Amino acid sequence: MARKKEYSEDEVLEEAMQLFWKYGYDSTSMKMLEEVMGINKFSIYSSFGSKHGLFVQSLKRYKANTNKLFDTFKKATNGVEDIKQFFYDSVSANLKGDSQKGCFVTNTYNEFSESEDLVIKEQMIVFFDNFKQIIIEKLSTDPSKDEATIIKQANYLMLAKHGLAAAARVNTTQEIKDYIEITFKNL
Amino acid sequence: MARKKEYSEDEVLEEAMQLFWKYGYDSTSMKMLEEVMGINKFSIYSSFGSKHGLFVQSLKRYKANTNKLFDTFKKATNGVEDIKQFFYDSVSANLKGDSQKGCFVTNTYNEFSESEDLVIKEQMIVFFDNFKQIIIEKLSTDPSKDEATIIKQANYLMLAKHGLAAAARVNTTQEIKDYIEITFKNL
DNA sequence: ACCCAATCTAAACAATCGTTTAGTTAAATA
DNA sequence: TATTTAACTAAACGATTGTTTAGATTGGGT
Repeated sequence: MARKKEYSEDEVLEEAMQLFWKYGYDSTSMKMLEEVMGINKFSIYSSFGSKHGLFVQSLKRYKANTNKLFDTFKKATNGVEDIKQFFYDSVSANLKGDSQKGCFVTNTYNEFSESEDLVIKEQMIVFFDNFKQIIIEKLSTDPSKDEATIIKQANYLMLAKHGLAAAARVNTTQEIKDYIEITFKNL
Repeated sequence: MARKKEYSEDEVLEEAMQLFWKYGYDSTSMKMLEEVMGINKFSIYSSFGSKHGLFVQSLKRYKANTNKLFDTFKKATNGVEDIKQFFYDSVSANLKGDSQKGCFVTNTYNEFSESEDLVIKEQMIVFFDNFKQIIIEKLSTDPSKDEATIIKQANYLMLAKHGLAAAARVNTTQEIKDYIEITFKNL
């Protein structure tokens, strides 16, 4: 064996994720990453392969973090009310920390919408399909909704999530709360 | 006097706007702009000053184009129904052309949310404040709504517009239509 | 026909991008 | 303790970024 790493890959990845989350992929330079991660370019490449690889792993880390949220969301048994609660939980999770960075996945989704980066686009598709599937299941617990209604309302909520993500970047907590309340009045 | 320009500034600005609209500011390079505008870098700089200047003028052009939409929106007299109609009109306006580019202002808003570019941020603020003001006026024509309700609903619709803009980039016309219908269900 | 001034082409600018490479340092094993 | 091997520092890589400059070309006015 040989020399030990002087940093924790887990810790520096967290810092990288925070930076990507705030500024997006393009606007985050290797120089900035070096600073917040506290390690050299060489170390970044040896640990994560490339800037692109680091971004992908940051996305996966974010998704892993939100998986806890997802799990309690899935296990709940109050139908539509669970979705509403999940919206609230997402907001307060994303409001942690100093700045209002919104939702990392939605930010990435916006940045890469016209890109041809299939690796990242695939991640987006999986994430949103996952989310939509759960929403459909929750809506389906209401026997008064037929299939057509469920699909419409699911599409509605998917887009509402985009509005919510935009809100989380600029609006006040009260405004966000108002938005969620009205959103679910329409169901 | 001397030599004449071989291009129309109006026409090349239109092409630039379309490109910025599709790819955003950062991902659009001078090289790409040269190609779609059909003129040399030198000509771009002599006509528009800089890449940043060209972007700002593209934004202004977009806003000028949507001003027609805004005018009929303002002049209408059906309250909330006008807002709904404006949502529909915005979507079909942005669906013109080949690709789904969404709303140029919202795209820019997303890209620059963590930026310190005050020139562009100012443009965003003016645009959205303008929009919000009209929405408030429209909502105020309903005597059954009190002021608190109006503000809540205005905030709601502002964020709904963000969802709509996201939708315009990927969703089908039917999905967008469903979204708008549900959005206005209880207003 | 000449001259002036503005527009063109095309090359070069410095700065930054992400990435790689050479050389030094340090820790674990034998 | 000597050797080995991986992690470190730091410089340089070629490519591309937005921007500028030098020189050829064109057209209108005296």
